[in-house]
Amino acid sequence: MTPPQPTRGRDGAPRIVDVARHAGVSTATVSRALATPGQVRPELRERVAAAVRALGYTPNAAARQLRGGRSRMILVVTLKRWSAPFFSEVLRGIDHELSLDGYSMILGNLDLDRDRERHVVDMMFSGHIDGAIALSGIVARSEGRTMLDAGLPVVSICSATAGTMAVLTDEGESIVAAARHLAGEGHRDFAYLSGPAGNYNDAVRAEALAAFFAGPEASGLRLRRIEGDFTTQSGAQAGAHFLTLDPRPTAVLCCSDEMAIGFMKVVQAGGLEVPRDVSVFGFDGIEFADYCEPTLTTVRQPRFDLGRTGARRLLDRLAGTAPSGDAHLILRNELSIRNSTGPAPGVGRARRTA
Amino acid sequence: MTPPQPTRGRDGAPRIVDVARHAGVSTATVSRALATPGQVRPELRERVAAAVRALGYTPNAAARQLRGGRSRMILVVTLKRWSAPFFSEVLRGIDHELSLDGYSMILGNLDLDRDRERHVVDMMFSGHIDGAIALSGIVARSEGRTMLDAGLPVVSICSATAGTMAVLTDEGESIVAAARHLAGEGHRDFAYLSGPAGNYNDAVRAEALAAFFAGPEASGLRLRRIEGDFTTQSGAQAGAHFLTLDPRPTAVLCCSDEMAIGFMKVVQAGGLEVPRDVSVFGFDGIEFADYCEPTLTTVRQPRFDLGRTGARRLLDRLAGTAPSGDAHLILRNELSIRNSTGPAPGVGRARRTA
DNA sequence: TTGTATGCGTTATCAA
DNA sequence: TTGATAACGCATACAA
Repeated sequence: MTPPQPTRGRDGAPRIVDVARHAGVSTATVSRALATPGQVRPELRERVAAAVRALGYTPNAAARQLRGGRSRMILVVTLKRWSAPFFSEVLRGIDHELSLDGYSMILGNLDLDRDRERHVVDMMFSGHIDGAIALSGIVARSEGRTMLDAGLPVVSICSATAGTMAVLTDEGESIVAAARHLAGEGHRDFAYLSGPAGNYNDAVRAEALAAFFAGPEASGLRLRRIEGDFTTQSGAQAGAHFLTLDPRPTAVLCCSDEMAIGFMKVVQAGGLEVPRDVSVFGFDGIEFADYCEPTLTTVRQPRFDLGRTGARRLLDRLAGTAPSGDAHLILRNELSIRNSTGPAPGVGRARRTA
Repeated sequence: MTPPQPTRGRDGAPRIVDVARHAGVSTATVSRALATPGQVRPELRERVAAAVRALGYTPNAAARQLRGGRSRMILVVTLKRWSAPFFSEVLRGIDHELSLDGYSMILGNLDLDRDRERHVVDMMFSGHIDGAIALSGIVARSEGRTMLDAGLPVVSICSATAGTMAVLTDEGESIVAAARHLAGEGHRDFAYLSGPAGNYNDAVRAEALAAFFAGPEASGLRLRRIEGDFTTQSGAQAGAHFLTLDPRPTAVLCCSDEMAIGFMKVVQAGGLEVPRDVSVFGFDGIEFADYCEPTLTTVRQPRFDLGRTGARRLLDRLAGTAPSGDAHLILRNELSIRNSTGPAPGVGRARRTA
């Protein structure tokens, strides 16, 4: 007596053999009817489709992945300090583009705890994902190997990492353009409200600023650095520090809109008026820049497009339609002049009509 | 002549057999040394560990999943209208808790495009995930089946869905408490700046408000509804509409902080003063509520904890340490009284010391 | 065009 | 305690 033949797998889900039996064809035909319908006679194709509907069949992802070597999963590596409003728009852009090709996104936040970094590296080596996008500006590493060593395609967004494709903005030029704008308004004493030491974006911007301030165009201009870390709170702390300065800069270039907003709130509470006493320039172009008081002059970054473009590069690479290589792609920011900047104190003539 | 035996798998990654050969043991011993070290003699255990290090072995996730039936992947279903600041904190909470148990999070944004909903449902049936968290308040459905039909454990956060465990806040009571607070400040004419029609959270709050305003405690009080959709922009539109009302309500209960902030910006630009002319009550307790002008009185929701708690319930269920069932868990919100609310116009006596 | 049969890499069962 | 081996469910090379 033969053992009873179950028509269902372990967990009760129908398998490809069940569909095959139901349709009266072989498993190979079912597989082909689903993957390459053109290779199957219309009549059988229809019978297979009917069986799939009747049984509610969905192919098992693990088996498919084990056999095919691809998971259609992309790992997105982040750091929590990525300011939420900026970060979430980039993520939306990534998700949007990935879904066009049927890919999904696994989120890996690096600084949740110590194990997390190992977890991320392991995932790169476990075959669970087809590629990765790094938003962090850093490369996860664990036990002597990095997430790049797995040999999967990796795209960096907003940071250039050796060995990855990168999608960047012209952030250095942007912050210099901001400084130039303020210089044009008569400002001579500048503060740079920085990102955390070691941060890629801070480094690029600080270096560009330093070059500008050392150049002939900026003779007589002065720049000092105030430490921050992109958060609203650090902007508020910087504001408190700013109030103690004497003489005080009249123009402040911030590394994020959140910092600018925190900064403004505190210096306003301290009796200063923006932009009469101090002009504040943000960075990112988050939505709240339009709703704080005064509305924030800022560098608008193409957040959604950064995500979309980065994901697209990765997908093209995975599809083999793009050359491998780590050429950079640079998206343009644009200055958005609102009401938090204006002429330097003592410069009588307003440069902008209200 | 025997065919040459490759010591590497297809993609160049070492397999468990390679480790076994290197350590001079069987694959079963390698597997046990990694999964249940206690069952392996220390000497062999050490030889296996050395081989793993030497080869850089990471177990293949697909094979493991195919054999074991579990992926340690959780699907998180969202809608884009989930306001970013609220949403991202809940997500952080989820990610934090999942990572404690070695789980990862796949993000599925439902309203990216039409295929996305099918994609989400398919994932539930494909065995690719062990469970799901629904932040959306809706259940993905496609081709006659819903994401719940897969039989995987599902937790809803901020919405009660039949067939799922739910983690909620006392949002109905909270908004009534907000109304009661404003009534105590002398307000009699109220507006409710709503969420989109059909939204779970809007329904709960609107119903609670309606009950309160129909009750004896609120006799003489009046409530009207202004449509919104949680976004800053819809708050701004509501503000424009509000300016045309005559008589105008003096107290506005908003369904999100974003709406409250957009609303304030527009009515202030229209010449009203907050809270002198109109008191504005937000909802959520996002960070920017502390930085707008004036600072926003709001209902503070435990965003991070909502995510953490929801994920924990799911994990306990997956670990078998929690009973199945769909009991609700309700977290408490708290009122955060700041500067966007105050006495009703004409009520001379200030209720709060400045 | 369709069917048969093998292998993907792992874990669990069973026997030693 | 350890080793040999049989699934897990699918896709493809090959044969028909």
